[in-house]
Amino acid sequence: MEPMTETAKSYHHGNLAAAILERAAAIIDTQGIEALTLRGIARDLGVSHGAPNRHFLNKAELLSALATDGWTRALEATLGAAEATGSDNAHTRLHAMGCGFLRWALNNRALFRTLSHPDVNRYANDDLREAISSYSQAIKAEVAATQTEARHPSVPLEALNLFTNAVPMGVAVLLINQAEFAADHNDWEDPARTEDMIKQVIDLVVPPPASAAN
Amino acid sequence: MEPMTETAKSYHHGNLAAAILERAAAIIDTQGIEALTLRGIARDLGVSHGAPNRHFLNKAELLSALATDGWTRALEATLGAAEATGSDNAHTRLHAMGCGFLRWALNNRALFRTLSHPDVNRYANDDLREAISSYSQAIKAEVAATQTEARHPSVPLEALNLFTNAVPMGVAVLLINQAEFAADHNDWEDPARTEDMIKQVIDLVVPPPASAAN
DNA sequence: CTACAATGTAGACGCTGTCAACAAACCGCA
DNA sequence: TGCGGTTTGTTGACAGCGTCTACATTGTAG
Repeated sequence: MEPMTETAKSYHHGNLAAAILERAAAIIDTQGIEALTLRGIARDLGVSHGAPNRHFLNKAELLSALATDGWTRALEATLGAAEATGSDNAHTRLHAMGCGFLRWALNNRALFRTLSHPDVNRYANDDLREAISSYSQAIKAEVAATQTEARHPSVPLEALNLFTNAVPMGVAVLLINQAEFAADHNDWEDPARTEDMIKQVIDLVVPPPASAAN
Repeated sequence: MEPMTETAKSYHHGNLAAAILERAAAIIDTQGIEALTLRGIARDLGVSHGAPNRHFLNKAELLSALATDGWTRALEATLGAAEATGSDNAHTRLHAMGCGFLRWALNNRALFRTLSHPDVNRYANDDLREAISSYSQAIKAEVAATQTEARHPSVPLEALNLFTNAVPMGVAVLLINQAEFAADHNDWEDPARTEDMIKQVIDLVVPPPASAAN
């Protein structure tokens, strides 16, 4: 909201591109993507209305950059959760990944909203397409690994992969965009309760081998 | 695109509200929600730019009306699929409902895009909220019925319901908005292949009792 | 030190949603 | 039939938006 907090205002901002991305995420978080305007961001950052165009050719490019960041971080969080198990059991890993993705989405609503937004994907630039591709390939490899370890062996991999990706995606969409479906889950404040729910849902996707922790 | 096709143009359009909704759906279908403008619709229908405001207070109201229509039709398609089984087995019904919803979403992309759009839900009016509530209550009752028939009896109903709703929702989001996740499913044209995939995925959510038809 | 590139500014354009004032057509009622 | 009020559509205005162009300032490589 403030023009700048730390350094005194000079002609050059210093790192306007990063500031724009940060401010954009904050606006999407509190007011939604529809409320995002380049001029509004410029005002908030105390620069002229044309300044953002020096860093992003147009609004679609800004949203693509934001979504690219989102997929990259989502993949980090998801694979990070798999590594954190310290296990090489494919079921254990994939279970942790489902929980990890969902946890990340619920804690990074602005980025998730952007990355799941229909119009953002419609105008995706090459960077974004590549980030999506990296994500989906990484997940698919892990899904395939569970199948070779006897998870629904007779189901086509394509269908199993779609199912596996659909659950965290669908849950996040329902919880973040359609509050109605979280009506009974009225303890949003209680992180332990949220964590329980995440685990219960992901258990239905990837039954953990021996009710392992996390 | 044409001003009017049947009746010659007169001062009063006759049924402008319905024409606006229809045209809006067509635009969303081909160009996405972002490309939807009240003035553009008015131009396409051959009326003045202010005419739509007589029927919808603002753009958000138009989108709410469209989304309300979407949820209502989605519920009809979903429950209709359950009835069409002619069975009273809860598993059979819920399986058909999952397929029915997904089939509807893939065949009515404009309405699905609208009903799943974050900003549409943010500015939902009372009608829309009620339609969403009706939908979610109806589904939840069916989910509860499967649980009393031994579907994941030890899982909290809330989590089971979220999981069950998340799959068709997530699949539709992935297939409609993120073409990447349908990369290998390159036979979009072939409806039989699509139908197979729907069934394979829903089988993973509600195992049909004895591989029933439909 | 000086040219050049990068970055920010200022103004303009056409587009948008929305509002208010006005006009035409429909409808109930005599 | 004629008439008054309501509904529906038109027109013009306004501010805000994204984007473009010309210009100003700053950092930097030579």
